[in-house]
Amino acid sequence: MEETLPGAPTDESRGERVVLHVDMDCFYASCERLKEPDLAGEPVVVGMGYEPGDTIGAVATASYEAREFGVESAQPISKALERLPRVADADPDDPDAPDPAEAGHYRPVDMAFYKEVAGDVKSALHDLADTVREVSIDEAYLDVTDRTSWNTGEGAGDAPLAEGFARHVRERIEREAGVSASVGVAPNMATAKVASDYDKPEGLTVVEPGEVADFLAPLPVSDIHGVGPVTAGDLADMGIETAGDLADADPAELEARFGSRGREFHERANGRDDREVTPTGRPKSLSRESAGRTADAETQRERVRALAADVAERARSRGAMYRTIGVKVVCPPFDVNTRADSLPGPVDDPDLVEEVALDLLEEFAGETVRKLGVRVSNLSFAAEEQATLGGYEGAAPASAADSEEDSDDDRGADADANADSDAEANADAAGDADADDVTRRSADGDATLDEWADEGDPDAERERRRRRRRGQVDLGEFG
DNA sequence: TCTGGGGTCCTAGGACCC
DNA sequence: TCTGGGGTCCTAGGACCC
Repeated sequence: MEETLPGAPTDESRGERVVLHVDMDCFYASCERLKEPDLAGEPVVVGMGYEPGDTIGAVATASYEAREFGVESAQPISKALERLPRVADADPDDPDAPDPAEAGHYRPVDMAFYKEVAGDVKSALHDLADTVREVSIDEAYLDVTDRTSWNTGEGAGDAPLAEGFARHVRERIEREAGVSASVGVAPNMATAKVASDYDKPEGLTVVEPGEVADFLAPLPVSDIHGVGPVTAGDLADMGIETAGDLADADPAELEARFGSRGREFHERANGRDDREVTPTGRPKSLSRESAGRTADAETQRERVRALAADVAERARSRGAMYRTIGVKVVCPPFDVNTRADSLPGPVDDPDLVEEVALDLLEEFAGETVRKLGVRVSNLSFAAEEQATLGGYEGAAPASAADSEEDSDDDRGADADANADSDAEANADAAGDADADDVTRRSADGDATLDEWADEGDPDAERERRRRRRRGQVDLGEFG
């Protein structure tokens, strides 16, 4: 048996990547403390949909001090207030008022400020790694294989160089953004993610290549990314409680029960994950929603109009065109309904978002709703598309191909091949209409049989408008 | 526990095409 | 009259994440 020289790679670490998962500690609450340093060490609750003095809304983030009182994220503010009264309501002289020592500071979400802070964090991260994948405002993966290694450093005992690197990452975030993070280091993303969560807050957990399986084994399955309450319950029914149980389970059985996710869970639990850390891609959808119970149709329409305008504006500001417009209608107790409609080509058209959304809402006429949402998807990004359009001056880019992956998604070519088929057929085949067809059909104003047969039937009316829309995209949209 | 808002991915079934 | 297999696209819903 040869002795391992300091700094020499072990058999297990040879060729293994060094992946970091950076997870900000109760990010929104930390940001509030940056704004108001007096909040340091105090219980802080940040609520969304919350206004000062209110009892509505939900907990977005609670500081660790607030969590001691049983305040949890996603909790209704009313519930949080039961467990942790507001400081403003506390009064040492009033025996009925809450004890100030047992009260917390409640603040509404201030996204603009959090984004500023996140920007400082991100620039530090991009400086520290060639590849950064931002998963959310407070979380990112870094591949730092080229910047450090699993080898042990001289005079650093058994610690790999990667540990020092990760410590440096944490320190820089703290210094440059003023907030703390927990960092997980592992040979792959899935394990790094679990590691960053292992010792929050201000944690630093390093899982070396040879230790992955042992590290994961004792953890509950719910610690595995992608295993939520439903899956954890199903796994428990199968006698699988820990990641170790999951790792030892029969992958075929898991696949039979959970489909492709089953195999994935098994891989993750075994500490295997060969996904590359890729830079953050373009969004796939944009949506806006708002809660509020109402049975009044006009109130509902007004809300949908506002949400539609909002979403359309956001899409425009991000340079996104959309081909699918949808609504979400949540009815009591909590029935989530979604409806969507796709257009023949991508558009940037706020009026159309409103029109389609209102149309889709009509199906729920007479219902009481507790929440409404509007969404655009099937996004394409104009600036990038132009380059690929080549000679098609004035032609509709029917392809909503995503620049990164969907190289097989060439509906544009498809539509050209079918351009000579008749208009009715195209009206039904959403993806097939190209610009030529569209203009021809609009000009003809051709009616189909059901257009007069179903006069007065609201469902049929809606269907008619929907069909008309599929032919209503004019060339100006694609300028 | 009467549950806010913004996302992602997967699945299933239907329509349609060749 | 009964009929295949492969493929794409679309909608709707569910689970999950932060």
